[in-house]
Amino acid sequence: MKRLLIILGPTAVGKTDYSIETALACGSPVISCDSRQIYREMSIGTAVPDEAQLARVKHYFIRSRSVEDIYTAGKYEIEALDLIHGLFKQGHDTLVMAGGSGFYIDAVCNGLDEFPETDPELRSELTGRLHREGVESLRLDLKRLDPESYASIDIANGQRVVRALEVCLLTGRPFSSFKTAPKKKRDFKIEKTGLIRPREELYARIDRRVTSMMDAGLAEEVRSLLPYRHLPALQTVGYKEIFAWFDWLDGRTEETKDGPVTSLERAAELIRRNTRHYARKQLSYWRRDKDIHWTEIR
RNA sequence: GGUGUCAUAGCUCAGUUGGUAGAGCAAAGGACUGAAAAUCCUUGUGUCCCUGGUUCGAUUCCCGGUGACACCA
Repeated sequence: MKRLLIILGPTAVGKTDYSIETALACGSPVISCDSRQIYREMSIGTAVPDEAQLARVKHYFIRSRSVEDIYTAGKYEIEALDLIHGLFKQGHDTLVMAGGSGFYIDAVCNGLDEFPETDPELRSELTGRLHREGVESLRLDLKRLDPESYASIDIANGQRVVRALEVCLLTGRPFSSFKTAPKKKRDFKIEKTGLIRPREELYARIDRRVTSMMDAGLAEEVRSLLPYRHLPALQTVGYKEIFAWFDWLDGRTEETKDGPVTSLERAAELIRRNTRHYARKQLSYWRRDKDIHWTEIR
């Protein structure tokens, strides 16, 4: 049986080098599973593999999309499976997938249910309501249209309520009625390896990496993306903090929970902290997945 | 050297008219079906600087130490 080897782990743990070595050993390309490295306009802040690394082994889904495309886990599931099937057909027995986006990995392993295409207009209309009226108002609509979802989803989470409501309004069917399918079967074997390091060491690596991103000119990269800052792709650690600094330079001090970002060094501090938070959320996401073989890397 | 102020959570500090304490930040845990590096939820952290005194009881009041800061010499 064909085999998909998935290498995962928190940000900055050392997935890139590890996955290249593994891929070379298996004669496989690296199939990236990263919701931000997929965008071609972003590179410093997403820590994509550098030229030398990319030259060693073929990578897929690295800087292959524009931030202007709204990319999603659903699209990734379809495209990644197409690619995997194609590569198996070409004769590969083992393929290496690597990345830190747990939801995307789950989409490949277990599949998502089949929902209709999302409608960007309706999405932004509902998001607008969320900001103007607060969650409660949307919640009441959901309770009426889909009591089952109302009871089961996290109704404190505005994004989730918007999504559920969006599907209800778009299809005339309750969101919950789409969520009945069992896990999809894949016709290949999946092995997951989780890379891990002692927490302190991981945090030290994150701190060092943020410093080198700043040295590499992250602020300039972010400046060039100012026209796109409202897009989902730019709601990203390393970018949103520097946008906030630009706001302060422009005299705009919108109320945020971290206060105004009054210097680039302050932005860097926030990036370090938010990257630590991100790493923790990744670990929390994977902790419940009993199929992962955790390996401490040196 | 003298005088004064301060010493409480990892950090910045609040507080207890004497009944062993609480905010923010940091930190930790959790959720997750097309925004997922997003979004949302939960949780503590203590020789209250040390020695002695007064008191039923001291982190709180008093004596003395130690340290930090300020001012005066």
